[in-house]
Amino acid sequence: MGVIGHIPEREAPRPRSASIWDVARVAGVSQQTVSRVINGKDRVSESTRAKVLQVIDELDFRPNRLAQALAGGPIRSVTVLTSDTALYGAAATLRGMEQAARAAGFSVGISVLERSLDAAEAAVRLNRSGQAVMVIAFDEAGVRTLGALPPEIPMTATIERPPDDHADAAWQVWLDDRAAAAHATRYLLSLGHSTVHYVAIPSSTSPTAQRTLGWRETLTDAGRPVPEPLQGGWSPRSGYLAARSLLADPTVTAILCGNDDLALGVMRAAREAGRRIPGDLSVVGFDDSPQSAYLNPSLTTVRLDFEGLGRACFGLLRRRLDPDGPAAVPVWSEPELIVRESSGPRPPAR
Amino acid sequence: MGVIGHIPEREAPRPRSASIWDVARVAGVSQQTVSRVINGKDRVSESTRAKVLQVIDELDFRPNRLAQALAGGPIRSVTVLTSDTALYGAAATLRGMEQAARAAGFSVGISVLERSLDAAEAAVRLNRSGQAVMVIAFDEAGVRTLGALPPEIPMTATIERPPDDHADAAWQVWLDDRAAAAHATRYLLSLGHSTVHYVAIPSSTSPTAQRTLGWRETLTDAGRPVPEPLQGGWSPRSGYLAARSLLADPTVTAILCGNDDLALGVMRAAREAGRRIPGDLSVVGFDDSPQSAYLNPSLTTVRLDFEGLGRACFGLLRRRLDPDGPAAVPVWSEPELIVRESSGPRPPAR
DNA sequence: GTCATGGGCGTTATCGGTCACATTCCCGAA
DNA sequence: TTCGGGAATGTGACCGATAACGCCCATGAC
Repeated sequence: MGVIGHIPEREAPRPRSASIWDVARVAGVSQQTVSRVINGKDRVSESTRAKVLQVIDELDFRPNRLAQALAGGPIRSVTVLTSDTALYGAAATLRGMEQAARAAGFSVGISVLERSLDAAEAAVRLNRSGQAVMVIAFDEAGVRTLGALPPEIPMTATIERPPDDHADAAWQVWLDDRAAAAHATRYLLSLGHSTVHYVAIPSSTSPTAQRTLGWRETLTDAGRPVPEPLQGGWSPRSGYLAARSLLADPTVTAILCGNDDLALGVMRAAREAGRRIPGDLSVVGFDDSPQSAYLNPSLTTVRLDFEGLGRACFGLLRRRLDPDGPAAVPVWSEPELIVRESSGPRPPAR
Repeated sequence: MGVIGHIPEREAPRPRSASIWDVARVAGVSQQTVSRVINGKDRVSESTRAKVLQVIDELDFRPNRLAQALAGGPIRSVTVLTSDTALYGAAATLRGMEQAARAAGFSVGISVLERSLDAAEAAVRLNRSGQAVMVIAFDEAGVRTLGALPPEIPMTATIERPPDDHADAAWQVWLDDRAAAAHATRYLLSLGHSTVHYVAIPSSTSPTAQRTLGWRETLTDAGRPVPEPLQGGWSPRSGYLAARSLLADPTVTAILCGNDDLALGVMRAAREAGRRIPGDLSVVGFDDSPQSAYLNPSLTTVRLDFEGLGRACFGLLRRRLDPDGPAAVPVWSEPELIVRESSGPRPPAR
């Protein structure tokens, strides 16, 4: 006692960066006006705006995303729900999404869907924290997530197969897998193969998976026998395993694969079975991964514009979040067959 | 006029999920007490805690991350800074990070470092929004980012090369690339090759890149000539280009590559040059990507535990954020040479 | 019996914004 | 001259949490 004005040892407050209030004070306006300038929604006089912008620059101010979101501002962050970032298709799609989102000033989160994880839980994790969502729903986990997502949460998705329900379609994008598979199948038939076998990726919407469908239709239309498609996984290993049983049949001369990794496994199995590619067997992949051109033999495959798809998905999301915003028309290129070494004419019957 | 009580057409307030206040009201306590229960820091009587927990469960309440962060709560989100999610090493590391982070209840963001993007800017994007950071600094962009990151922002990193400065090392993890490269080189020498050529990945810290170093040391120690390492990129294509010049020299019988994609390109170039693998030329890769076992020939490579590294990096981050927290000792496995078909004895001199 | 101690819990400020609703100013029309 | 009305700007509540602080009460030592 008697000691007046004792100053407690208090840590120096960590240096906080400028807030909207600092800007307002320095510029001699209210924080609301600063907010107006930032968001550009309301009208502010030209002179005030200039002044505020100048101070913002001087103070190196940038609005705190958290506070904005908390206060109910416009959504500026997306979480991508995907199941496996190691797969080429998903990785490339993610890259396209991230690229577009960042360009638009969005921050992007990522959350991996695991088998063990209830899809609904994934949605809940988003935690109403003012986040939008993009789902990469090429596989079953993705599709299930799509179904479990509460309708009020703003979302778009990349999917494998066009939805039956037209209403949903508005917020989903897809590549024309069906036409692509049909194209690849026709190509193989044109080489003289009597039919084409198919090693499928796990289908998100079997048995009507688009790639399977395109393949089947083409064979049917051409009056060829339609062999039972083999169910593969995503990895080279599963392609390898699937092909081993398939190759027991010597009449198999052409195999279409659901992705390039499967094709890689198939080609290895073929080698081990003593089949030469493309001499005895033609193999066609799907996706045109970066490696496919350098494989031995290099892989004939269907190039898909996953990055473009990802960008488009984000474009759609923006429109959903802000219908009046700039209507950037999402553009992505059509699937394209890239012919390389792994496919060739049907071997002469012996 | 005369119209009293006109009720404006107002949208139904969007259904908000329970807040800490709702819980408090129902449980008959103050929100601060609820906060205490959530965070478990302060003491609350057992009966009160039970009551609150019950209400939390009933109302399906979960704390709003945004609000927590804004209010200065503990950090519960990380942003991963990486340069290319399509590369196997980075993708696998990211997966490990995401996995560990999610298990710990953290949300994970991702931000891709692009060439055009100033690394410092990347840091600023984090925007003091209560985010921690993990940097995947295998390449130059990553290392530059590391340097540009303000010291006050909590961060850990996976790096290629142990830092000179011991102080920094505390928050960084790395694989023993040097020993791994040495091992692979020794292996090739043991097969009888007179020396080993090296196609390098872009080095984040050349000329002392660890893989290069391990390779060079081994050759020097063995008294073998040390050829000039070839600078490659990350892609199969760059391996292909690098190898084309290298293969002009017929004395080259063993090539070590900085990653599996480079090796893929090298193998193709070798084929085109009429060199048989492993008959005329041995090729060893790095990383053990999922494809490497299925290539033709399958690739001898060094398996690196990127996922474990990613998990360890997150473990380190947690300790940095909360030194008193559970000290999970990060564990990841040592590099391991996987011998496959692409390497063999030195061809007899002709 | 008094007082120091510490556990349990409520009150209030604060984080950095946004939104709905005033308020002020200025101009033209009645 | 007065009043309506739109443009420009300010005010206060609020978003959903955490942190500092203070109050109340039970306990035990002197």
